[in-house]
Amino acid sequence: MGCTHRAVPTGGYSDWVETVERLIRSTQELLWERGYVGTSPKAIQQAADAGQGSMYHHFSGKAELAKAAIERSGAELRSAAEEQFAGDGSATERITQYLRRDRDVLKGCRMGRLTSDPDVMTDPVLRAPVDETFQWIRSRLTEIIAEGKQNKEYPAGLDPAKTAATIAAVLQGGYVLARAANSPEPFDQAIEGLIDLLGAK
Amino acid sequence: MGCTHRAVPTGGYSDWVETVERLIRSTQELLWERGYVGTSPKAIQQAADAGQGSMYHHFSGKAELAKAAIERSGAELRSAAEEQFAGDGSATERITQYLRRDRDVLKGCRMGRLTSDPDVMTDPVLRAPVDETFQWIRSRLTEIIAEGKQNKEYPAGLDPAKTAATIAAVLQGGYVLARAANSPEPFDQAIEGLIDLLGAK
DNA sequence: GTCTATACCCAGATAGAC
DNA sequence: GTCTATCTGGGTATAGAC
Repeated sequence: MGCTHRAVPTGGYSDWVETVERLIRSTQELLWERGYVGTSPKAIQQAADAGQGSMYHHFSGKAELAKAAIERSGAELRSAAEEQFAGDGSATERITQYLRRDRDVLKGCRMGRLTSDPDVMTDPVLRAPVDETFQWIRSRLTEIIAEGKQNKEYPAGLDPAKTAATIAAVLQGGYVLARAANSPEPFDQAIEGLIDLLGAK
Repeated sequence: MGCTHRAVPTGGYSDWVETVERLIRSTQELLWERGYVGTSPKAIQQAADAGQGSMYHHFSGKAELAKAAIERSGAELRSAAEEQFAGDGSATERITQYLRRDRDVLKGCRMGRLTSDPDVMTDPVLRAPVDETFQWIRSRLTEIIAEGKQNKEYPAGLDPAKTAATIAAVLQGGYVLARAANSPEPFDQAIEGLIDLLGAK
């Protein structure tokens, strides 16, 4: 991978996009929908419109491909979150924007769903990018809450790290509730309930 | 199933426990660890120490067995939660006890993990007990919070349904964060952060 | 009720031709 | 780089004997 050095455009797995790129994107998508155990090399090949030999030429197998896909998804998630985190509003505003960001709730979280995949959690190489992504989100939220405390947005007694974990958990748990209910409603309720708790001070 | 009518004891899949019972319990355990797609009939048979023919005699197949196992797990979860919910403390005390209950955090939630199983979410029969379990938990929490409001434990502005969703979400999301980190710490942080937010009023 | 045999297809990968 | 052939094993179930 990375053998060729052309720039890669976004949007669609158009024919001319390199095979490696299509393989990674397809794997990302399938991991999201079906998880690691539920995703077969054959399914990846079909989604990527690549042959058996092609896939095994670029990747040693399913695990290596999954590693690339999970790392890619982690980078994308961080970058999407940073869009809200790096805004210029108050801490409360930025956190609220992050929480209320438009999301495909019923699809769930690409990273979060991997935590219920035994083969991913068992393999340190596959778990690492999942771990790092959530560590990053929590530490980023911790920083923002600490800022908010300095600006007197939050009470002095508020623990930034704990609160950050709570916020991250509400998002992940919100997805779970929404999928169970097959409706985004519980997700929205959980988010708004949290925003109220954070704002009520 | 239920063909015989002897009482069934708890604890261990002892030899004399009926085959059906061992099959259901083994399936519960495997669904928890590996999910639906990751669990094969053969694995169930081995865990239950039952033969191929035996399993297919009692159940039409994997799906029917999973249905029984998920329903059983749902009943157990509700019953475990009701132990805290039905206590005689204040609303805050009962919710705190529920949140701080001893849990095998790194195993995650048996119900919650099923929401990332595409074959479970797709099949209405399998999703129903998952849905009902979370609906029940949320509505039970809603009731308790409403009680708490009447007793002036919570501010009049607090929305019981939203807050209940937030609480349920923190638990589910806490599991996700803990498994990603391979440590119970983020779970504990998320829980304590929530308790602070609920108590700070 | 439980056993063994059988069946068919898929998972995951390797080998060597082109 | 990509293709097709091939391989071993497992998933999921049915059939019929005991």
